[in-house]
Amino acid sequence: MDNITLARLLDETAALLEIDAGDPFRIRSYRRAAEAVEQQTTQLATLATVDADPKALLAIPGIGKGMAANIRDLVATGTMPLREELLQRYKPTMLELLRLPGMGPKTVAMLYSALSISDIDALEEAAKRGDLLTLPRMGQKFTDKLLKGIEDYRKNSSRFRIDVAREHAERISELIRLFPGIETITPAGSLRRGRESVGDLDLLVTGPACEPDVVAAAVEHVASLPLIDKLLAKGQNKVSFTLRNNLQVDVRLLPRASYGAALQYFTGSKMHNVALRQRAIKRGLTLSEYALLRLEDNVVVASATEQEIYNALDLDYIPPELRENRGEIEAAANHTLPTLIVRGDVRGDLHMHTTESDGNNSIREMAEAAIARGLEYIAITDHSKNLAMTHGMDDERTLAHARRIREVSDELAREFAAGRGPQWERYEERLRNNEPDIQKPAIPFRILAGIEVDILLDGSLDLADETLAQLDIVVASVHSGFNQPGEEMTARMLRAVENPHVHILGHPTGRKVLQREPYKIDLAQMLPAAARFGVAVEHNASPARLDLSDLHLRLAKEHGCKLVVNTDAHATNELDQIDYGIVQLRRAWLSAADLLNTRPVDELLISLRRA
DNA sequence: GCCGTTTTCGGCCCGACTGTTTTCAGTCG
Repeated sequence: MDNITLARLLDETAALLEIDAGDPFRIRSYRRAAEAVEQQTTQLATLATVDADPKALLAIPGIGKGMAANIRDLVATGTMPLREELLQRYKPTMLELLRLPGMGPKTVAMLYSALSISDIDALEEAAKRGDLLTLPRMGQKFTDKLLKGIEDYRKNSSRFRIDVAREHAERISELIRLFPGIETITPAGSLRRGRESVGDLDLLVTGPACEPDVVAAAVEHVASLPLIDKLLAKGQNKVSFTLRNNLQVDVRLLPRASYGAALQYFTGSKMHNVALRQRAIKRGLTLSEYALLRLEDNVVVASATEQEIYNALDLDYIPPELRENRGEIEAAANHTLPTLIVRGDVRGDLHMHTTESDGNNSIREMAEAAIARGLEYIAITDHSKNLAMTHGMDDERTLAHARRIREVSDELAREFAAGRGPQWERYEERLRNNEPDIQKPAIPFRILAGIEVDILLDGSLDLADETLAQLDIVVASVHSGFNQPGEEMTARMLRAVENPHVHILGHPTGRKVLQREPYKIDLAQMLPAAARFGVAVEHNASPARLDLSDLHLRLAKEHGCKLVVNTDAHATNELDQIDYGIVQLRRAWLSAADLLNTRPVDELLISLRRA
């Protein structure tokens, strides 16, 4: 059992306890344990065996004697006594009800006891019949909102988020690669195109073991992977199966010679492929998943790489993220495709938290993690007082925190000048590892002192302007009042971005809302204001919030807004989420020039001060 | 259920907002 599954089971137990109206502090400790487990880099299953050191689990903060026993039970049996006991009393489908907007544990428990409702279908029926109106605190408005929520939930829930899909792709690939003679495994389909969510997973596999005369053994290997839940099909060179979470996986094993054609074909999109095949026919060629052929004599023109295929069609290579038939073929023909941003373009991350509010790591730890990832600067932007649950800061604490941030920044700069510290350590380590493109660090790493202020209902901020004026970076985000009508929400955010102290518009709405609520802010009204002040509109790269992407980004570009790839990291490892943001920016045809945090730090600071 | 102790049990992030109320419970971050 891996950490993710372990964490999910603990979190589900917490949710069941909540429905059961259990001790809130006990519930919290299950939640905390789930989070702690998820963030561990070593697999806990190896620490939970009988012969492992019993102290290893206890060393993890948030895990004590009881939780360690739970984890050992989960690893050994797949479940644990408390979970089983709760599942006797409640149905597992009730956990899904919690995902609907406005539905919390109390409501779920009441629906169950009053109307025996335990799943979404039953809830929908009851809502349509008007049965809910008989219950306390439930009126027509609530019912309407609920029905809308169910509709949105159904629309989204059959697809998997990109980060979830990618994780599974990596795990499956590792297992497939164990078979000798397999060299390359590439996820195709919408995952390769960087869509926010994917319907199923396409994995293309090649290597000597995939040549036609020997492929049968490799197919057997794939068909017997331990993580397969249901085997759907096993053909000559294709295996289809589902995982326990219902994600369907199609694995295709292909000879080297046709790998490029297959990759092109299975990456899609469908519309892109149709347009490409039409172009082939006009040139007397025909394109299939096996090769690009000349029509008259079936001679192979190209097939081993995608590059060859595009070039043979008189096109520049088109990056997968652009293959949506949105003009990329014309641009490739005219040599006008943009130079998309790459990971190395992003110099800094301007939104993250520390233990001062609800983060898990110190200022110094976040900085070192950023340095390890090749960044040149970060901004620490902890929560302000309106987010009391995160131990948000008032004006006084904000300024004290800013002083500490600058102290750590200066400390790093002194170490840098003295030829030691994390920047030099990373440089030397890369030299030792013979990594490509190593550059000697030229400027000291910089930590900017910032804040994530809350935008209140009327668009004012929850800290004083005099406080904000003393900070390097001010991120303004909405954390409450999501039910505001679109116009009022727009006006509220407009007022916030027009505050001259604000540099970045943070994630515009909270997580639970964003999971299903369409973006209801009038971007056309807001973005010009953002651009006028030289403010960056943040595309938040946290996977939970990826649904802002395409429209948001394209509009921002139209209005000349500079964008910022930020992670909103609450722990060092979350800085890796920058990759998801980059994929979204690539899909929106954005280049390094469209980003704020791709410039050297000095220039960045100058531009922010000017703003 | 965890933690940190005055080593045996008390404390454990809480304010804004909504829909329903006429004073507040539930949800959200």
